[in-house]
Amino acid sequence: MHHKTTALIIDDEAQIRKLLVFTLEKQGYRTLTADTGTLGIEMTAMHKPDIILLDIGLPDITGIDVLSRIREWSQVPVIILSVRDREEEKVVALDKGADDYLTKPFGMSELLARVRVALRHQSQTDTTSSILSNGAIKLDVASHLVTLHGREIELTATELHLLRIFLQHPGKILTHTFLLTEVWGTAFKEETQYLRVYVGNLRRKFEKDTTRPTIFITEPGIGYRMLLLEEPPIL
Amino acid sequence: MHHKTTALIIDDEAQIRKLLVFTLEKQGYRTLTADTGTLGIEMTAMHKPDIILLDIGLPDITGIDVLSRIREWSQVPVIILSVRDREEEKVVALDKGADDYLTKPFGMSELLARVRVALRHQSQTDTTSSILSNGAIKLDVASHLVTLHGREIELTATELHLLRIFLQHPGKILTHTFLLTEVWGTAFKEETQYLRVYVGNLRRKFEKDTTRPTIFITEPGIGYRMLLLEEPPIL
DNA sequence: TAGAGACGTAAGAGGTTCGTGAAGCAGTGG
DNA sequence: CCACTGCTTCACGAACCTCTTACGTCTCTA
Repeated sequence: MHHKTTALIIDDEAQIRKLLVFTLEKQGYRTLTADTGTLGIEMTAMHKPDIILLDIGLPDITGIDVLSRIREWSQVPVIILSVRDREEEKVVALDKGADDYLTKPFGMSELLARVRVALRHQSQTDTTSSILSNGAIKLDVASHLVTLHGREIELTATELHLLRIFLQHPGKILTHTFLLTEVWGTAFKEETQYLRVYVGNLRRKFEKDTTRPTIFITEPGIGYRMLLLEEPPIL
Repeated sequence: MHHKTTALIIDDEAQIRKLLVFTLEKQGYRTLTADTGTLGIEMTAMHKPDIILLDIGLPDITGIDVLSRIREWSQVPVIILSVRDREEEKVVALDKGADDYLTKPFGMSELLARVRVALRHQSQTDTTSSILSNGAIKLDVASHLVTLHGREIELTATELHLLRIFLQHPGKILTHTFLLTEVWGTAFKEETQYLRVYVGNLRRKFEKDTTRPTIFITEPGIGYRMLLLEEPPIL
């Protein structure tokens, strides 16, 4: 993957947006901005930012609603920004899934520190170590490079995503619903046909005999499982 | 198996400690207290609390030092409490591994909300897959894997579902109606023949001698029962 | 010991789920 | 505008599971 860490700023005040964009980009983050809640939700779905800075007072829908909508399908860290210092509002926001809550005016260095904390939590949650492997199959997450016995395998974006999910849970049975929500999003959790096609693709590229799979096992009525594989002999 | 969530309060002011203990215990947390940094570090090692509330101004060593020492070996969530609102100090604390930073005076409901946020992060990090077990039979609910004496047993979706119900009520007599309702739904509560077939399947896969079952016992006219089994010897 | 009711087991029909090849469709770059 | 790639959708045979039926066994009671 290595793209820059991307921050989405959802705030209706142009001044604040500018300040945040300037500050974050100076630190090397990529930034996206949205001036309404609806747009913010769309951009979250579209661009999958690594962190969201969300103003609670928006023109169309409240920041809390934006947060709730996003939390239906994403665990991206969200830091709430607010002009009001109302404790009750803080509690609601934090319990709705916000990761932090900052009251304006706040210092930029504190904001950056809290962004780092949120991203740190996230990276602990993601098992995003730079190389995932299971036996002879290795995936370098940063460079998108996949190898089988050291030979490179060409994968499309979706195949790669699916493989990554399997590699993050080696040996475990992953349900249809789980795989579909992880790779395609919660709206696709019924589309088991996608899995048939893409697990098929992975088998075609990794299995010796696709008719009798030894890596990607079907668990009928439940889901699929990537077996724990032997480490290849070190030559 | 569920022990209460334990909070360790490291603060030298008795008043604050009392207030925090009172508030947290009212919410159902277990609390521990330490009035010096050194003691706090010891208690962290000894009692492995689930979260730490750490005052930054301590008599012996600074809260930052306490944090650094703890972070050498533990990822327990730490929320810093401080009387000072110095931004620079916040940044240092957060970058040293603190999960949040609250400036006194703060509201108790905000504190509790931030404790919940910290614990939520932690529970996402832990990959504690819940395991149901009875003797040598183990079911990892998340990964749907079943083992008997460590060897994996292949189960169909229905068999798995039925086994889960048994494991959730070990040793208890479960009526036909109850089992049928749980696994097949209330519309099937008369279909006791299903149970004969599927309990038979489980016996075939788990019992040594299916003609004299020692695990899945028939309670004639009532239902079935999964006996409490001996823990397997630790080798 | 006979009979009735409940239970266990085997086997097959039927239906659901799977795998796979191929056809639409959308986006990209020449 | 066309060729190319990859995602989605469709169609159909194969594989598998669930449900059903049939029948034998066990247990309790008279």
